[in-house]
Order: sequence, then structure tokens, then C-alpha cells
Amino acid sequence: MAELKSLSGDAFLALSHGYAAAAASLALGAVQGSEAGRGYSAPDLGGELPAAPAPGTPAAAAESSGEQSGDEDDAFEQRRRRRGPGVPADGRRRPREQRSLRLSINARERRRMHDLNDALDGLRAVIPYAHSPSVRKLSKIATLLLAKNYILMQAQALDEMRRLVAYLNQGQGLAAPVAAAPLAPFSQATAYPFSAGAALPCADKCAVFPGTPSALCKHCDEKL
DNA sequence: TAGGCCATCTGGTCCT
DNA sequence: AGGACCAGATGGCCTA
Repeated sequence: MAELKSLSGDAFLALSHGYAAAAASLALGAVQGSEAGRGYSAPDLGGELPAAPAPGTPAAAAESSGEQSGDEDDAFEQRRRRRGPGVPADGRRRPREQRSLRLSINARERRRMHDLNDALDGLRAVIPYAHSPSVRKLSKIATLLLAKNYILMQAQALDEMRRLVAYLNQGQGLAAPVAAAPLAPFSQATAYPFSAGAALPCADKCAVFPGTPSALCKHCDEKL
């Protein structure tokens, strides 16, 4: 969860400044790991899995979804006895039609979750962070939080751009001496409130993205 | 070893 | 009735 805590503030600073590389180091500092990452996105149903996979494993899923062979009933019974995932809470044996219905429901649910993961992958592809084989994929929650902050940042930038255009339209451009007040909103400090190296108080960082749960901000955790 | 993240199964609820 | 969605439970894998 450590990486999540760093996403709300610092991570997005990196995004706003240089995207990929800096974002990778800041947003994913805790996420970066060995290249032998988990690779959870594509469960290998045909991999080197134990003959009697534990419930919850991809192999177990394959077995349960009807991709198994003749020993499916044995496996199902085994799973039922173990009372793991895939085993009815009451532990009763199902009639065959109920079981096949369950299998189709399971398969549908699996497909739905795969679609959800595909969409998440699509989101990862468009939010700015280091897309590199050496950088572990963003977790689901990190992806969502980063995307949310990215949207907020873009909205803020757009708003400031509009105000800048309005200011230029009503004034005569920036050639004339500019009062501090009108330009203040367009200052670097406003656009990127927590610049690299200049650590702002946590309250300032959190204020930039009000929706960010404080529970996910390590700075808040440290100071509260 | 604990904690984080994940896939999967399951039963419940809601909608068409 | 069937499908979509959701949340809880469970166990596996990986990292610190």
C-alpha cells in the first residue's frame, strides 16, 4: 500500500512535469521491483501448475469453468471438502444442472472481470507514467487514483489556460508591466503547487486534490 | 513472515 | 429466467 500513499501528491507532480521517467521514479518508487514481477494480468491456465490446484488459482478456475477433463467431479468434490472458494457455504453437493448453471455464471463473472481488467489496462495506457518492462504495472487502485489526479490536473490546467486567454484578450498582452494579482493565478507555484525538491506541507499537497483520501496520503499519515 | 495485490468462486440483488 | 453487478471469502504469489 506504500505506493498508493505516494500517489496523491508527489506522483502527480512528476506527471505534471515530465510524465514518464520522473513519474516512474516518484509515483512508482515503491512499485518498481524485479523484472520477475507478478504478471497477474494474464493467468496462465496451461502453466506448470499442480495437478490439484488450490481453490482460487487460475488452474482451479479453469477446472471450475468447465475447461477440465474427466476428473472434474473429483476436483470439485475435493474443493467442496476443503471449503475454499468455489465451495458452497453449506457444503452440500449440487445437482448436476445447478452445477452447470454455476459454472456458466462463474465463466460469465470471470469474463466480466477480464473485461474490467482490459479496461484498466486501457486506462494505464493513457495515463502518464513510465511504461516500461522494468517498471511494474500500476496496481488497480493506483491506476484509478492516478487517473483521477491526472484528470484533476488537466482540468486545472485547462481552467488556468482559459483564464490566461481571457486575461490576454481583455488586456494588451504581457508586454506591459503586469500587476502581481492578475498573473498570480498563472504562476508556476499555482499550476504545480509542489515542485520537485520543494516539499510543501502536507496540507498544501492534499488541498490540490481535495478528493484524495487522506488515508492514502503518507504525508497525512505521518503528520496526523 | 506479514502485508499487499490479485484471481476466482459464490450468493445476493437488481434489472431487462 | 437470465444476465449484470456487487461484496465477501479464500488462497496464491510476491516483496519488504
